[in-house]
Amino acid sequence: MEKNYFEQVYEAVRQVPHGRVSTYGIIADYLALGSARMVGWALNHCKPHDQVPAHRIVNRNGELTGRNHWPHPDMMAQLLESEGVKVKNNKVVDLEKVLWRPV
DNA sequence: CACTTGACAACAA
DNA sequence: CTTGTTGCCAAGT
Repeated sequence: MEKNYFEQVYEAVRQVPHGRVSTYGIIADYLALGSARMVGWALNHCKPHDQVPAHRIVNRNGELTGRNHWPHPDMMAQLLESEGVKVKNNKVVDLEKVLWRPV
């Protein structure tokens, strides 16, 4: 069963452990299917039904670029902090400490 | 089929 | 900080 690109991205994103974050480039590299744009594009289509921790996906600099697309812009940062990921000025603090990569 | 858009990455200036 | 370029590839128009 070949899944849509969204679902492939979702699977990769779901592998990000709690309290960690990942980047579009990492997800794209993990999938080895497309590019970082595809990840953002897929996450843009993500719905609550998909149960995808999109708040754990930040750009390469650790900035919460996607928060503008959330129901409430502060929700993304709030969720991250709730998981132990500190966010400051729309960026992840200690990014390298929480940055997760596929094994 | 052609063109545009997009939650990007990476680099240059 | 901004602006520009190139690469990437699916979906929408």
